[in-house]
Amino acid sequence: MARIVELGNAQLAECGAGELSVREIARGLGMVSSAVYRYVCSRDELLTLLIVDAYADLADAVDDALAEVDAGSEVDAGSGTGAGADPRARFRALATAMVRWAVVHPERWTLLYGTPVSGYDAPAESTNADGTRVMARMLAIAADAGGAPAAGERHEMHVDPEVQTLLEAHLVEFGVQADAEVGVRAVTAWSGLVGIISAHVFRQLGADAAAVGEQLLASQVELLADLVTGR
Amino acid sequence: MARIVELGNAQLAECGAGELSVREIARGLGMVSSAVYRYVCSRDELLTLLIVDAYADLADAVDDALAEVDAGSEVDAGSGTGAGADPRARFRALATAMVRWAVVHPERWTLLYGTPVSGYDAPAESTNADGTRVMARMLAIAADAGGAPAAGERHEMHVDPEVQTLLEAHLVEFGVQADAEVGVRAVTAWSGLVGIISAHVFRQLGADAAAVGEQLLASQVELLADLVTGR
DNA sequence: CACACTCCGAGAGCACTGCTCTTGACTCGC
DNA sequence: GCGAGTCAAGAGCAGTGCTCTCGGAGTGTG
Repeated sequence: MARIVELGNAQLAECGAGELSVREIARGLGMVSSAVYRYVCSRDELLTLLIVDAYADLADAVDDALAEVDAGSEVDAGSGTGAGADPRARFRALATAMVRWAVVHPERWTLLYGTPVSGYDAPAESTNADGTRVMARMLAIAADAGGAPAAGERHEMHVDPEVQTLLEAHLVEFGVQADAEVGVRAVTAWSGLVGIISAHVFRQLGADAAAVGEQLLASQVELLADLVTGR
Repeated sequence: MARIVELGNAQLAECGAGELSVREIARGLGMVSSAVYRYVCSRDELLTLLIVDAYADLADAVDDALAEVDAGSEVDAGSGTGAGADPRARFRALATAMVRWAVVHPERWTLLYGTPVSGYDAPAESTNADGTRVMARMLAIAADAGGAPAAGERHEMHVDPEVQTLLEAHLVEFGVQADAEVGVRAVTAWSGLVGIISAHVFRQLGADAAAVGEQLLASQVELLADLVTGR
């Protein structure tokens, strides 16, 4: 079972989700294809397994990065208050951890944030738990930063009332205290972050942009940090 | 030939790119599968055809929307200067046109900005021309807006020198006059726009978020407009 | 008119896929 | 010892992309 996921990830890394084949996995296991169906009842279920595995792996990487930056700020400041690093540094850590993970595991990133594979829709009930972990952490960062974003001078925002109630419901679901405006800024920054990483992984900005991708991403992350922290 | 693309789009609309089958298209044409290979030499080439078709269609839709908003501002202002609408309105028009197109043609959007299909990488030489049309228009909008973004009070930006030269080269390639900072803001807004639309089309924010997706997208577009116009 | 040449589609076939069903071997508890 | 349960093998079905050959149309040329 664990070996199936392991082989699946290996095959994912060198082919891509569309080429993932249970027969090939069976060959890797030294069995015939039908035997694999003892353990996983369809190719879609195998994909689901790999998806939750990838979600968990990504979330672990992000958690590690956040723990590290928090620990670092503790040492630097010597305060020992447990408040951790400032929101901008935390967002930067989260974002760069995601970028790094995506660059190391492009096919798994594709599996999570690319096209839902060929008519297969991920069963929300089994992927949501791990799939929302890192987004929840980002919401917390945004809530932490977004108290009162220098109200007077900023462009006023109109949040649709329906969106507002929905966002506020989700904010309490994730256990963060913030108003809807922080929520829409966080969601936008989240989608933007996924977007710039996908653009990089999928090389949608051209081959030469990919060459300097790391530096370009750094600048873009700063802009998104502006968005999250209320500029 | 044109019928092949037509049937391909139809099949795309109801199945998705992964399920696109030249045999099925042959059935729609009333021929046997091998006959299709007279006109298109592989499934990948068929995909490429559909991709450039989709790029052109999207770009046309955006062009129409921009022409309309410019014409509207002419009538309203009665100035007849030919300057068109202000950058924020133009960006809004571009973004909502993209959103609308993506919602109407989710599978084609997926083809363009989702996962590159299963080991197939789009041949840049044939897709670039149409693929960059709408991004070029957005760069022009950003350049138009981004003269001097109230320098004193804003967070200073560090653009990597390598990124700077590359961006500036691309800016002149697209015929817009702007510095690298405008470029990185535009690229970020572009990737962000693609990201929020993909999040919506792929329903990555959950089923209930999809229900109020249109209003949520409107708020997000405003935030990205801030980014493009230098807040 | 007859020949040749090109274009188009049919059909068979290869290697591959996901998936199902049946059959047989092995192990464990009673 | 002997059922019961677990596991894998093997055959097979329907589907895929793609290649090859062959046989009819149409068309131009001597």
